Amino acid sequence: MDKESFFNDVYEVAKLIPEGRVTSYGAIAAYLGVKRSARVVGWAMNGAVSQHEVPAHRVVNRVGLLTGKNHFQSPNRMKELLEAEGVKVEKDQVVNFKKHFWDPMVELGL
DNA sequence: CCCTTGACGCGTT
DNA sequence: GAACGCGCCAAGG
Repeated sequence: MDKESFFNDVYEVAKLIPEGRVTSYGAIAAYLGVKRSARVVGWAMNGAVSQHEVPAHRVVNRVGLLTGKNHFQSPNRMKELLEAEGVKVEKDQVVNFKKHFWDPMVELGL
């Protein structure tokens, strides 16, 4: 993998997130081997918004809070997209986050 | 080249 | 158990 693949890898993992499921920045970072760089994952997702192939709305922080909703086209866009996939969102927070949580480490089998 | 900011996470208080 | 602070990494000014 090239060094530039970091952002690309983040996109790849995000693309693998099934509908109705959500994951955290830290989980993706950990899967990529840079678990302490969760912030960088968030930065990568910033560019992912342009990549409409990447469901950035399925990526939230470790508590299930839609911290990045402010970076979308519309702050309400993220919530709508999630609810459209069956993910309940209340007060900018994913309901039953643990239940909808999709861990790449487990799901992808590391 | 140095300083500040930011879609995070974890340890301590 | 909630609130606060520190640490990590990259980008922008």
